[in-house]
Amino acid sequence: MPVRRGLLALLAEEPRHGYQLKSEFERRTGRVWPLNVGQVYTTLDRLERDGLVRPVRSTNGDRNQRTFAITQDGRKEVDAWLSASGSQAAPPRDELFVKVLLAAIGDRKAALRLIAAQRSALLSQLQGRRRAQQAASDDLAAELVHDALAVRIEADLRWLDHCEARLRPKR
Amino acid sequence: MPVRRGLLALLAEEPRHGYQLKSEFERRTGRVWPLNVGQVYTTLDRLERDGLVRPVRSTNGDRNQRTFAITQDGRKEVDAWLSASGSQAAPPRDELFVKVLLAAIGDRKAALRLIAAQRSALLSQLQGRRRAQQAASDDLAAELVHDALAVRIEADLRWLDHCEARLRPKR
DNA sequence: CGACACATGTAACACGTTACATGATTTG
DNA sequence: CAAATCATGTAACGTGTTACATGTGTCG
Repeated sequence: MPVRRGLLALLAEEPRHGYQLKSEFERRTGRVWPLNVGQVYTTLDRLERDGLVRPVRSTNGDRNQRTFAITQDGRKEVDAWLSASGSQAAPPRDELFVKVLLAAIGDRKAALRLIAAQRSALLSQLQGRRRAQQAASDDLAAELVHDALAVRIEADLRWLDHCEARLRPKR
Repeated sequence: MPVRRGLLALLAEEPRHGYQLKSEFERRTGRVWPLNVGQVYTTLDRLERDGLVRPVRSTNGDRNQRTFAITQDGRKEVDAWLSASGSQAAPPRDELFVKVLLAAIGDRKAALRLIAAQRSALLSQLQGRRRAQQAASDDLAAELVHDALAVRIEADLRWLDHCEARLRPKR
């Protein structure tokens, strides 16, 4: 529930209203994670239902803004989330993993073909990524996001190499 | 929708019934992805609704097994999925990324603290991972899964290093 | 004025997840 | 026989996603 918690983390900084949350969230995620505003409002409703945020009178004249502030419970949640380990040994519920694994334990030849195809796809993605990265060299958020993606693609490539080596007949 | 597609991929190999799908899926994912059987049946219903699978008479006496086979449309879907690029430039909708990014663009000091904490958590995860990996050295699936997780953790660590370097004041 | 950003919301849906209920078959 | 495995299903929920509707304020 990265959206829900992300919004809560933003509210831990200061009270905000829905539209602000959307803008801020998108700004900080380098504009690669467009958020439908509607989702923000429903998420806010759920957070309020769970007692993690509460509506407050907007300080400067409530035109038609519903401003929300985090509660104590909410702050506890955020702290717990932030100090929790990244994915805490959570297995990779990931498309690439499922694809390769299901094939690998089934038909080895098909698996090797699949791995080759995925590798070339990832390589071309990586190149496109590098170009986009240079273009956005003035935006810290975008830069970090692009780098995260690049690093992850490289990891996937390494994993594919390992799988291939492990599946090769000669052994 | 990795489960849905995973099950469909298994049916692309040969017709199976629900319980078989569950067992096979878990076996091939190294038993790190326990699947509630109920989910398999609801997923099968949705696949049937979408015309990607169809029920068939189980060849050897239908005791009370509902066997499903993949349809032509289903096969098309699987092929498209398997040949699609891993995450096709999809931005990382990931807990760690959200955590670090939201903090990084906000409070740099807090972000640096967060990064340090996450790094040590990931490092200890990595060590536990290595131990578990040796234990399961006879199970190909488990081995590949564990390796995937290790590689991914290393990638996250590298990304954290990069973020830290980028956020450090002296520059 | 018209377009665009700001601002709020509703409705519907897809997936994944868990809990729960039920029965047949095998095996110690 | 009792317990475990095999086998099928229902109900309910949470989150994320999209589409759609509505209205205000601002700026060229």
